[in-house]
Amino acid sequence: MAARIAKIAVSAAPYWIDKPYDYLIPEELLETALPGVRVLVPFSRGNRQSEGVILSVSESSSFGSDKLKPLLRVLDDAPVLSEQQIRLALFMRDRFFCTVYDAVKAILPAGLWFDQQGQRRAKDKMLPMIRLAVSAEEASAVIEAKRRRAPQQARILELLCSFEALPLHDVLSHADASRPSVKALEKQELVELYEREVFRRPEIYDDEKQPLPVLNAAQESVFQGLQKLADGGRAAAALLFGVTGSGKTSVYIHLIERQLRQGRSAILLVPEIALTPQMLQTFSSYFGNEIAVLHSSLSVGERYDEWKRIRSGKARLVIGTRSAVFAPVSDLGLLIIDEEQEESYKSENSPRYNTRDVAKYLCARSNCLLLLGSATPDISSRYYAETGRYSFFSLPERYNDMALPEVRIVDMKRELRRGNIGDISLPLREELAETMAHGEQSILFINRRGAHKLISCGSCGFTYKCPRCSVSLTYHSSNRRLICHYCGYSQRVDPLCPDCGGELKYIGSGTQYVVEQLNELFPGTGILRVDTDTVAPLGSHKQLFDRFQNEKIPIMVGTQMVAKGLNFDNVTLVGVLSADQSLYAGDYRAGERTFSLITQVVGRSGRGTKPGRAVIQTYTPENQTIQQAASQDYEAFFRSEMELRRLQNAPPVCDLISVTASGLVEEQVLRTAHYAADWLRNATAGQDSVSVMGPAPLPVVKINNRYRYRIHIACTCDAFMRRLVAQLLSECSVDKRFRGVSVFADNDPID
DNA sequence: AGCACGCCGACT
DNA sequence: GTCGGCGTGCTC
Repeated sequence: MAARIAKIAVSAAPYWIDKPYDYLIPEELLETALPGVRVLVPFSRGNRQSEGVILSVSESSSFGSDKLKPLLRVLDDAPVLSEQQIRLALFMRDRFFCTVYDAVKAILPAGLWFDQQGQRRAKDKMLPMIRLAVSAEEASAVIEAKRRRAPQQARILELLCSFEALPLHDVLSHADASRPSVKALEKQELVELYEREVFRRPEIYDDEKQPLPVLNAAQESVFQGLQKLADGGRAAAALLFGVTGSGKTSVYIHLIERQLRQGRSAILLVPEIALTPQMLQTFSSYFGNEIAVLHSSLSVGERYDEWKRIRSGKARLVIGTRSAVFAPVSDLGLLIIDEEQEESYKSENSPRYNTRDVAKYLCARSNCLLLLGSATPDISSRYYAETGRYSFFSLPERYNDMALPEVRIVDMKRELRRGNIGDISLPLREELAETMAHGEQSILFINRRGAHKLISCGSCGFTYKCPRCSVSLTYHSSNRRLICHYCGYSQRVDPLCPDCGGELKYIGSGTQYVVEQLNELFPGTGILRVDTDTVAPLGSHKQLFDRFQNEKIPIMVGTQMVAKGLNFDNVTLVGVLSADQSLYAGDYRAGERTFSLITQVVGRSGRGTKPGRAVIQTYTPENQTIQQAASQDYEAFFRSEMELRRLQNAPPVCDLISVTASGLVEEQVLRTAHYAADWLRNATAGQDSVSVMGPAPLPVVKINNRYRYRIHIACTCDAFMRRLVAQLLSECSVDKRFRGVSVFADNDPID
């Protein structure tokens, strides 16, 4: 008898009733209704239409086959999911507490949906741009002539003289000009309009590939070791520890090249911030057209095109951010996660997957090597390398024997006692002066979350709060409005304090304030500010960084953005203004985050031929993490952090699962959370290895009017625990006492 | 009787 | 989550 029943993951099924549903395959669809195709099915009492995906096809149903409904329509000509991807979706449901269909949506590119349902295909993300059509000299020559009769045109030209090319939209708003003046300039052939892809693919040098980079002895031996694992034909995982500048990338390139030559595919995952055009340029010079790039800034169409190139086998090296782990490669031979400790590898919304777990699953399935690379590995990864779960390789030396920067820790308490209440300590001030005297450059890093502008009342202290979230509103100069960082709520600023009628003060952002102090200390010195305010009008930091490099601006001040990945030859001094900021807040990962951040910042110094120096300012100079970061001693940090984790019973000593309740009524949310905690304590009573903590409010308790309370479970996240949590989620959703409160779980959450 | 509203519960 | 079923209770 022919197969007639399809097991289908249905989109309309919420988590607690999600399971494969059986549907009859009508005679005329027998040919096309195959595993991996999406279908339309009737669901629930009203038989409303729902999308679904066929997981398998069989001849019998354990459900009464007389009660089966027939599926309505097949949406794909051919399967969009491979057998392996179907298994991956099922794995994700079990591991990440999401529905199978949620997992499918994460696995498939968004473009697939737009395309198939005959809706409007997402347009390519082209950005209207404007640039000078003449040289800057010629342009500046006409500015003065235009100043009186065409001031808008003059301002536009002025802007373009210093920036060469800019998004049209930003030029209009910044020069306070209108479109006709641009048209006029265009007609005079002074400027030209064109379009640019927001995220450019690198130039492809297809026929002139570079020879592979030459490996030094240390790199060669690491490469040989890893290559042996990759060739072993068995699933393997390895951690490659390599300080910044030790040349991990060259090892990656050699490993990838081997896989491609053997006809297999490779995936290289990088954190969002690391996927720069320069980085892609490097890889394309070795692998040319064989690269496909997957990145969240690609338009839906571009992503879809890259997805198709991968699936057809035209591109066998995938470079991308976390979702690129789902790239439909065939015959995966190597999966690399670079800077594997980065938190951007964890998805924050459903499915709350952890890229590393998905990668492990895939590598286990395709018997290939998973390579985790980092200068400051995740404590858990380093621990697994120690216990033998991962092989361990290291590249301890900086390439070309560049010396690590000389680091000075400055006690800010002492600075206070000396009467220095500013953000720049005396030692840092001296170092800055000396650096400038040598014609070299400095980067100052502000480790401050929410380095945004606030507004408060000078007389009563009133501040604007978001009506929907438990946070203050921040001021954005671009549109002169107050905006909530979490829900997007925005409002106008009142002329006077709405509470007492007093005068409202603008509390400058951290960066702005620091720049002011620097201006007082070093009058007339060029200072470049890099934060959301200065970057937003340009669209990316690249232009600011280019100016910093080309114009040799003495000091750059910035937030997180300046911390990662960029090399400036002439930078010999790096200052961390507030090393403590991230240390005493947040979850058990705070120390790890701080260590990684400081290490990265310090690594910015002395990338060229000149030796570098770093100054770390802190109120707790005795703090071990800060001292270890200062001496770039990862191993010492790992040892002491492990001791701490053992004491705290935190990962990797155990696993962590969180259960979060959220809803509009705080009391209901709290009641649900307490019920869940009690339920869990009850269900795991007598198991010493499980401890249930909380409920506790999240750091920001209310977002978009929804209150959020969380329970943490320290346990071994085995099948038993996962089943228990799944059961709890169903229980809370079904229980009418908890109506209006939603509950979800997260395996290995980050706060 | 006729219908608006709210709660319940099932989903192949 | 979503929708139909069915009870309650109000109105003509």
